Amino acid sequence: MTRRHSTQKGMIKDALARLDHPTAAEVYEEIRKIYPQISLGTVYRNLNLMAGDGEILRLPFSGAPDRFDPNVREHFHVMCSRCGRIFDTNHTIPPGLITQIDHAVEACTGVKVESRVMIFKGICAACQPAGQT
Amino acid sequence: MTRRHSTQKGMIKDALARLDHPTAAEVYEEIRKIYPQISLGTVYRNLNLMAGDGEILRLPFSGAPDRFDPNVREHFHVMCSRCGRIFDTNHTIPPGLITQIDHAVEACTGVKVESRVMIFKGICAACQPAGQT
DNA sequence: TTAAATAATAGTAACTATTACTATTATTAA
DNA sequence: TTAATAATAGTAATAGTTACTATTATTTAA
Repeated sequence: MTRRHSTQKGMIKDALARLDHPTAAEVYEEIRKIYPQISLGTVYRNLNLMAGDGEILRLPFSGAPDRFDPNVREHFHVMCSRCGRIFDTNHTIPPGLITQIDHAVEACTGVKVESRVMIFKGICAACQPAGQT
Repeated sequence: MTRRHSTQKGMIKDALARLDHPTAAEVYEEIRKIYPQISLGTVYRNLNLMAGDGEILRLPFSGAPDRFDPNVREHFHVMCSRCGRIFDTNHTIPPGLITQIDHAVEACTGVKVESRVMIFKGICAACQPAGQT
């Protein structure tokens, strides 16, 4: 099961870089503009392979399709509950905070934490009522 | 649209208390043992109503059905990636840590955080290789 | 440089989780 | 006690995703 190159795989990577946390369907539609015969199954299969290989992240959202992120550096996601836009956190989140939470979780559950999904919800700057930011 | 009582609703609450973070399907099967004519739609509708009213929590898991939790106190969830069991954190998680993370997220994204989904993954005590806990 | 081995593809069918629809039943407030 | 209507069972429909299959493309090695 050694990996092989394919044109489609390259297009999927490019689409991920161009789009902002797209769903599989959004990647599919983007590629269809220039390569209409691509199959949705191909998009899913490649996204799953890449996610399995740790090349990209698969982000779960309750009651909505999963989204994909080519940025695999440790960071978190924030969704505006008004407009639905997804924001990335950056390097300014102190890694120590995460370590502290991991430890607290381990202390009270006995589970050795290996990873975490943290998705924050709130109102983004653009959606805040005027004069309240 | 005022809420009315129903036998089914009571059974769903009981099942939630008895089971451990069940899926809608698990609630349905549990109730079917004693009330075979219950409908899966009824289970979903009531779980959604309760979640909407803040009476219970709906927990999203990537690539798996949502789970429901009658405990609405602020706490987090830890899933053992070996056995799949879900653990609750308890009151020993310092709330200050969460506030600090919220602030850090707000500082770098401009999003006023209102809620967060945090699901941790790791290996639970029972699944740890012997003599390593 | 071909040829054999097989990974990847397009297209479609199937599946799982969830919601929507509808005729009927049950609850509730007057 | 009955009228108004929320809730139900049963079923159909939907959305997201995966599985299947015959064909095509990539790769490795002769």
